[in-house]
Amino acid sequence: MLTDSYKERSLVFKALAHPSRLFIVDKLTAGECCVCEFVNELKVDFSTVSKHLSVLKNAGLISDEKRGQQVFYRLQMHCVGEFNRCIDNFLSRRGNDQKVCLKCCAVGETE
Amino acid sequence: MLTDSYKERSLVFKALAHPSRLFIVDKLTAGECCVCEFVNELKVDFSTVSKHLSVLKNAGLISDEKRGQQVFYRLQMHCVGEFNRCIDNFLSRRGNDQKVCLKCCAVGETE
DNA sequence: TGGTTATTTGGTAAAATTACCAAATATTAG
DNA sequence: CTAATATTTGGTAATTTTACCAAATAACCA
Repeated sequence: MLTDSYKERSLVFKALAHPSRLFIVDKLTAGECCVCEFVNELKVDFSTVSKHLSVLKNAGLISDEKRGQQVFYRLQMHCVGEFNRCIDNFLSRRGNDQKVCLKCCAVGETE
Repeated sequence: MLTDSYKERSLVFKALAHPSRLFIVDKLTAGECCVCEFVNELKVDFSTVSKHLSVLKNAGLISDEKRGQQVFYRLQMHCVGEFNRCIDNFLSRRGNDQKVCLKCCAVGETE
């Protein structure tokens, strides 16, 4: 049955389901960053970045700490990096040799 | 910078960002299932399940095979199981002191 | 004190997602 | 062939997400 734990888990995936937020998470695997760093690199509005960060924070993926005028964000769920590598491997494997690889991995690729 | 690979990766997370689809993926880790099995357990419309399955399939997470009148689905990205366990651990570890409010996670809201 | 910098919050319109219904398709049974 | 079963597709309304702007807040500096 569809328990609440699926809903909770889906919040984590929802939080990660945006290119900008994946970029943020990737960057945080190398260490903490302040908000302005994301703004500079993502080239979107400060408020947009702030809202992306709050989505990640509400899902528990990152935490924040204010130091002076700046707010620094830090990764909390470290296993996401491993899954990201898995996805990238999966996607590139499929990208290089799409049909064949899918057939060697399993049966019945339609479409 | 925000490359296309982030967008591609986000499609995988988007595909997983729904309780019903997480349920489907979980069930498929135990082996292939036909569509009607999901319909029975999720208690939603056949068409709804079918669309959830097509989202997962388009993201490359699952594959399908028609046998007779039935269509059987099978998990393709197996590492998702490991990440799910990581999330569940993370959530339950945090659950003791800091409960996540399921309703508080919309964009733009803070704790 | 007032001004500047860093960030968050509120509002809003456009875009995406969701779930249902009805209809279409495909396979098997009679 | 026609009917029945299993699934997908198209349409649609309700909900959610997104990105921007403007305004609010908070910390620091002159």
